[in-house]
Amino acid sequence: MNHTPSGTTANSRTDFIRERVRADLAAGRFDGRVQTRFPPEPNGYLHIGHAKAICLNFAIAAEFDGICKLRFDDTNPETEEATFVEVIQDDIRWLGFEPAEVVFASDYFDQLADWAIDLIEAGLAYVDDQDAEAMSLNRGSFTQPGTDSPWRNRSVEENIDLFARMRDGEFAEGSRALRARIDMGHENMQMRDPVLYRIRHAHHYRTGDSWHVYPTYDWAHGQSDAIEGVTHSLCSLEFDSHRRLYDWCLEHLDLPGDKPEQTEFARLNLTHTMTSKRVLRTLVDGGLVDGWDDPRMPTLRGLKRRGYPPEAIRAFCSHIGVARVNGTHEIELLESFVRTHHNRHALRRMAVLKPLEVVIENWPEGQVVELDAINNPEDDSAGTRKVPFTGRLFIERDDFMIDPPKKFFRLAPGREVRLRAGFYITCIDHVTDETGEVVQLRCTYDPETRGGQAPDGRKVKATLHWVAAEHAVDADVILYGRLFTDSHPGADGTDPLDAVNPDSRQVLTGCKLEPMLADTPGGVVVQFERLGYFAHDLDDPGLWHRTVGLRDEWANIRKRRVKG
RNA sequence: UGGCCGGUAGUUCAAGUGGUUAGAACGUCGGACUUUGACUCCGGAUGUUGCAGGUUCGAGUCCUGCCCGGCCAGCCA
Repeated sequence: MNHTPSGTTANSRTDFIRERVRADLAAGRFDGRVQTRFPPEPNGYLHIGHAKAICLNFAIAAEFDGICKLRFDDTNPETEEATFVEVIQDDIRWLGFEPAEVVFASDYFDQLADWAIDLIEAGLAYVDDQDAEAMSLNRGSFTQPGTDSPWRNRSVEENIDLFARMRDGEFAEGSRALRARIDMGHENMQMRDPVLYRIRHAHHYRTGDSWHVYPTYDWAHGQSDAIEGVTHSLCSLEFDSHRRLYDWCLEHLDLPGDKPEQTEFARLNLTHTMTSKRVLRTLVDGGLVDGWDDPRMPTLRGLKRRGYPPEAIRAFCSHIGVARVNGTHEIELLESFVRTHHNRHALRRMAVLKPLEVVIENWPEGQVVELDAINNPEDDSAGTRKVPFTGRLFIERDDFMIDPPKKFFRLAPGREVRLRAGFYITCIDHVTDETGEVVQLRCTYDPETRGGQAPDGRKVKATLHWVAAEHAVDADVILYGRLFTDSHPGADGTDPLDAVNPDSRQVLTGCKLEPMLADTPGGVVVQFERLGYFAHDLDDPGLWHRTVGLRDEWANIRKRRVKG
């Protein structure tokens, strides 16, 4: 398996964006500079989809010796909050990126308004007294050209005066708007005199009450890019039709230096996942998850609590690359990167999730042996640890069957297996309760097999994980399944919320952990041997989250058997 | 219905200006190894490159037509 993208340097890695950057550089554009930006609106939490954009923008800048700034696109006072400014910065740093600078579109409000006046003076913008409904009606349709507003030919003086009074808060919200004067018959709807400023008597989290007009995205974005010296403005596919307007705005302003260049790419979609803010908010508000940082959420905070390492997210984003086609990546691919990272870094520990008691009949009464166990076979420097072994242990319920089918080579009556880092044991009897369920195993051990090897060279087919009963630490462990049962929730036109998996989490109580795990700090991810990677909860020391399971051949065998 | 952008294994991406049997990853199947049924290693399978024509010695790459998908008619971004 090769998770390293084929080439990570600017010269070898190729996609249409990097090719364009290289071409621009070769043509001497932008004085050889490369500058990108990540422009979130501070109105919600970042999710895995944003991670792709973040990685792309920062990676391009880094590969071409450029810089990438974080810009808050805070032009809509009604939806934005200061708290998100903090949260978003934290998440970006957690992902592993440090913006060259943190800037705000709202810092450019004065400049943007000045430019709007320039446009008015050039006869390229006007104040329209139509309301939103009338404007919409007059915009025409895909096949019908729009009709000019009755206010389209006001004098420059009147427009200047009206716009000034809009800024002063003289007019009601929605009663007027400043529009670009382009072409109401344009084949591109974005060019049919788009709104540049709308009246909002709203409190802005940064500029307070000093503004009564706010620029639209189209008026703010390109100019913000230009002000900052952005060279390559990367955005998602749906802005494709806005590119002509982006260029139009910049072409009609007196800008120093080269105009930034907008390039669109496909946003990230994942199977069994939704990245729509509306859907995620509904999940949170409806109590279907525990909040924005629920480990089932595709938010960066959710993934963090779940135990997804930022390195894996970055490797994933780099691997999937960029395209101009909207597609949906399999979540298994992301999980594979998570496993690859943890396999190399996570310490191995033993934990029994569904305990079954084992009594070693020939174990010396009261004896405790401290065994040496390897911390990480992938990393010798991780060393070893001591694990206590006694005559009463817990093993996994699933590791024993009274009547084992073919290909089940764990413990069964009369069978011998190895306990990891411990001894060979043989099951000589089992105790069942009145319902027939196995409640205890009686076994013997071979003292000669300490450490896990038999001097006579005999082999066992299985190695089981275990925990000494008296030394075990109790904990709750949460197993997570897909948040949505459907691989493409809502794709068939149904409500994605209908596809929410009612069994997306399974809380296991009374799990038995090896004693060392009690001292693990929150947030740390370890491998519970033979089970998967598990993240210690950030706040609750008695709680673990399954990040992702190990690949499980036995599960595949069972699945195949069920199927047929 | 108009415009724009797309269509390459199950999935996501590769295939310098047209040039041998269209590659890789994940998934899947088989094998080796193994004190994790993990990891690692080896190997197999899956493609009418959306369809139909055309240009050419030669087309996934160029041309034409058609089909399918996405986006666009917020004073959201």
